[in-house]
Amino acid sequence: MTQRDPLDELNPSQREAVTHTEGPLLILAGAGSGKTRVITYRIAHLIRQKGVPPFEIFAVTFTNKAADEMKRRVAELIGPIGESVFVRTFHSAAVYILRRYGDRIGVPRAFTIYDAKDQETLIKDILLEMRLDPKKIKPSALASKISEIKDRAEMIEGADLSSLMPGYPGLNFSDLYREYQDRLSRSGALDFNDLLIKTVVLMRRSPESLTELQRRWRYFMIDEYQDTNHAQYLICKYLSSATRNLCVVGDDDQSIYSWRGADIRNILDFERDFDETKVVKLEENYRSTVPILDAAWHVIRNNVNRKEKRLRAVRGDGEPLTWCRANNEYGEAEYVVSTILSLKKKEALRNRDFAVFYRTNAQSRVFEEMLRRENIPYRVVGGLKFYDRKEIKDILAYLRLIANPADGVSLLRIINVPARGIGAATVERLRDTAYTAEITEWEVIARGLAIKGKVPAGITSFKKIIERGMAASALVPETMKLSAMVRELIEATSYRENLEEENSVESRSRLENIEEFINSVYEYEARYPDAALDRFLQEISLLTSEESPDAEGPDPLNSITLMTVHNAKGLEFPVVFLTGMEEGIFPHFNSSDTDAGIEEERRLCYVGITRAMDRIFLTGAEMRRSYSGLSYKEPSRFIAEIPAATMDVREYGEGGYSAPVRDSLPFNGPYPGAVTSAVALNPTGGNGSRFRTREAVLHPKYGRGRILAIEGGGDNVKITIVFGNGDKKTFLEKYTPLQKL
DNA sequence: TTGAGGCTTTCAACA
DNA sequence: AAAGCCTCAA
Repeated sequence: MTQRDPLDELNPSQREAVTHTEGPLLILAGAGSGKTRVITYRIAHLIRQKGVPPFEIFAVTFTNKAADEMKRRVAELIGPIGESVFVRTFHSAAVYILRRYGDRIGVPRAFTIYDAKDQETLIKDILLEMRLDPKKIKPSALASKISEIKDRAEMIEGADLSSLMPGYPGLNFSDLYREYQDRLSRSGALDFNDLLIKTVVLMRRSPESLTELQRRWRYFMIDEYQDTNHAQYLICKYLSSATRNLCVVGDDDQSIYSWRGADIRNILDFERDFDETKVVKLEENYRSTVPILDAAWHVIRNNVNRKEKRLRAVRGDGEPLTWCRANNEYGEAEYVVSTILSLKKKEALRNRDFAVFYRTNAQSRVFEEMLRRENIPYRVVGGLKFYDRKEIKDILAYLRLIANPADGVSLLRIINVPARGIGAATVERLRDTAYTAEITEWEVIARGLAIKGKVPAGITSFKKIIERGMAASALVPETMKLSAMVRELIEATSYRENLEEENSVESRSRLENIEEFINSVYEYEARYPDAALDRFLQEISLLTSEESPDAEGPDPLNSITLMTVHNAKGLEFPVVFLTGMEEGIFPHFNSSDTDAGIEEERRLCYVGITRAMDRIFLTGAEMRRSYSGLSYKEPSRFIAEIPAATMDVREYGEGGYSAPVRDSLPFNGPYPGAVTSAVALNPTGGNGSRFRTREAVLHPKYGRGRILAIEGGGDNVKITIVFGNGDKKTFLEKYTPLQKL
């Protein structure tokens, strides 16, 4: 059988990276330099040419989705055997390791993973116990402080911890930290940082576990190495120390997660750290046209703290960049949408070819509104995860409590959901009882201990529900399927019945989400026939919104993509809109006071620009409304860093809200296509409202109704609606997502 | 003591 | 828009 050698499809440096299989290897891979291809080919090469069994290869990617994609591509090269390569994210690899060996360092097998929200709940709880006001000291700030400390090398290496503990007026941070860790451990829970830290601890305290792991994996590949933190660095180091076959891939210009503890020194010092490191640079860019790469370079070269390098464009010249400053955020969105419409008309582009990037999730709203108005399908990546929705979190809390009865955060979440007559006072006494007896809340309930002299009826029925769930889950997977158990539990809670009774637009959508959740359990079961509850819960808590059940909109292949620049890492699109290019937004206000902060924002901007294959539109607004009010915005400094001569500059002034529409023409640049599409857009009417009286509308919560009156103006348009049942209600237009019927 | 409804506040990026 | 806090009726 003759087959083309895959190596023929690579350039010399790519080939070098693929064939250098033994010993430490550092691949400095610029944006668009065929990095993923190198990694997949290298895995294929190890298996096919070097005879390495696939299960001996350990690869880390940034998201679970990227991991699946990598497996798929390897399988494409060498057949289904490629599926057995171990490809995961760091966090999911840590879960894998801790499930097997965690008990050796006191991590229970069915540990619960606390996400940022759970962390906050727990901290708020601790603050209340300490008689501190969570309104004065924000739990979210404390949670991120705790994460920040845990990410630091000093935390793991045990240097002077007290220096890390910040001062808060009226709060001893060390006490809080200790209590937080104590509560996690008593709840059998780990936060995201702990997943990594405990894995390091395991490798240090249990050499025999490390030896077993080293026997299992012999080749290691780490993608996005510039974004690893200290714990991740140590995991790489320990795992690879037996064979020294550690290959890391990264680009210091694309380091954008220092706020999550990423330490750029990991990549900068790699050569010094690992003896006899082979370094391969991939500097040929196959993705973007010359103007795009030029602009990206002109931005990133302003960073002092970087290795000097410049990508070579393999593709030729292309369209110039466009910089458009609109009057406000609505104008910006109109410009983006009208440009998409006109480009689609002119060229054979599909919706999936377009991406709109923004710095903060909150910016997506206006784009969504505009795309919906124009009936253009879109999908929002990131933002609220499916598993973050209230009804799903409730069901998950039940499941988590069943899998791990020590999980206090989950218990307190659902003890009275749906309402069963257990109020704040009862909960308070339950906790007192537990605290005094030094047992968990669940134990108090399970043992039927008296709360305020008797056992309240609500507590008894709660106990029955959980016990019914526990009994069912004990049968999983041998005699009962996971999905059947989940159904049984939902049945026991009467969660569905309660929503059915409510019978609102909102409750119907919640019911649909619960259906969708059950479907996702079926899917999981199909993939892992011996699916058990604890493992299912651990895996879904690591999923991103992209990987959640309903991430796919009406037709994912035919949708425009909306996402933050952070989420865009590793992706590419023919047409990119990099929006909100304003001082205070991008670079973000909170990063603007230090050089390091600005340099990271600049790298983020570089990442955004280099996602574009053929065209990029940079946009911004002159005025923008945020929660703090209306404010004037200077163009981002990054715009000034791109040579003006290489950009097509224009203004857009049609965007309608209260701000006065500027005198300038909608388009003062020579971009003919965009004008035609203005027809499709429907600027707001006289008082700034997009509605008229007597018009039929759909309210997300109250359903169909008819507009009775529109009062006020500017951003304070009030709309009064009569609903089908005769109810009259008034809403502020800016906060109410009314749909025309 | 509970639960519903209204008023206020909040938004930086993520596994 | 959504969550949290507060108030008030039952």
